[in-house]
Amino acid sequence: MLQKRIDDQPSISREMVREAQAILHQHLKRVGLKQTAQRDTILRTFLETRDHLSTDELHRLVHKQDAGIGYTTVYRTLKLLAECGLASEVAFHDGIARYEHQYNRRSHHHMVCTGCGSSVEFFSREVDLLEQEIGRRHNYATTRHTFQIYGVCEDCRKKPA
Amino acid sequence: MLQKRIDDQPSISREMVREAQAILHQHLKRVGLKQTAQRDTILRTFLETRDHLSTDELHRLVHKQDAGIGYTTVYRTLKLLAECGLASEVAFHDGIARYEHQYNRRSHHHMVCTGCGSSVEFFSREVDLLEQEIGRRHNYATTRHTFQIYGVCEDCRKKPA
DNA sequence: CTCAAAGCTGAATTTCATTTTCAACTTCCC
DNA sequence: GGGAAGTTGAAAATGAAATTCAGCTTTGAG
Repeated sequence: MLQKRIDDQPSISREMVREAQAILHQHLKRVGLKQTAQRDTILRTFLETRDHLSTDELHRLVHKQDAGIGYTTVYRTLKLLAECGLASEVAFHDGIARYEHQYNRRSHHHMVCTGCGSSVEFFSREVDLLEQEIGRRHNYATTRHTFQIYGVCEDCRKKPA
Repeated sequence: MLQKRIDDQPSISREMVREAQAILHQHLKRVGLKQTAQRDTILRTFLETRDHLSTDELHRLVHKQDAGIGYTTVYRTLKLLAECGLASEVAFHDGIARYEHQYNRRSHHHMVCTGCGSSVEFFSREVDLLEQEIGRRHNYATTRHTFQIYGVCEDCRKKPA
């Protein structure tokens, strides 16, 4: 599954990994949880990817690093990462929860091809402003939004129906 | 679950029901399916609601009209209605598929309270234009988009944490 | 450093919405 | 009217997400 991505960071530096780990550890301490080797491995593996990973996909990758880490732990750790802002859930509307890393990334959105499932990221300041404006108008304290565009990419349009 | 809705149509007239039924029947014929009493009952019940119904909720309502109609049929009919443009799926991100009627409704979006699940609809021409613009830029033939804002409504903010 | 309490782990199980199956029943069209 | 094509709904299957529980590990007090 292809994915074009316009990144703020060309790659994940050791420095970034360290910082992200610090954020996780701080969060763990704050809510009274413990840091473990598994959680660190999962975070590191997660940061090394550039995709929108499902729990299952991440589990497969983590499993290569340490075959002893189970699906359940990956599942739980992804929730933890989402809690402390290192990951965020992306709903692609195909029935599977996906996560992407959020560390140091600009607010962005996705356009998904309904043919092949590939996605393009795009940025739009307007959407962020709209969240604020609509929230103000209806007196909601907004926390986040989702915006996805669905369509058919160039390659899929060329293929025979 | 409260829901504020700014409607184009103050209520569902008999005329609208007839038209919607005609659309369904035409669609059925086109794809070689049959019209049945069940499908008509489900469509009528669906049109009479103003909510974002889950399959289960609609099934409960339909069941009152005709206790012989099962969950499966409601489920399948909702897909049919979505196919012919009478209904559309709304992903509120709570793990349940919801549908709303789409017949004669302006393009709109939802802001959902993460506290109580209530929602407000709003309109934004900008979002529609954005779909077109982004699609053009990345050479996608766009078909639709989803845009939801999540936040906490006034009432929920007043309640004790 | 030691040790118990508090947490964590992962395999297995449960949950729950959704989807499929299938035998009996309708609808459609000649 | 009658038979092919579709439909129905109870039940079973599916599959992702969530929970359980018996060990195992981390933490922090002493």
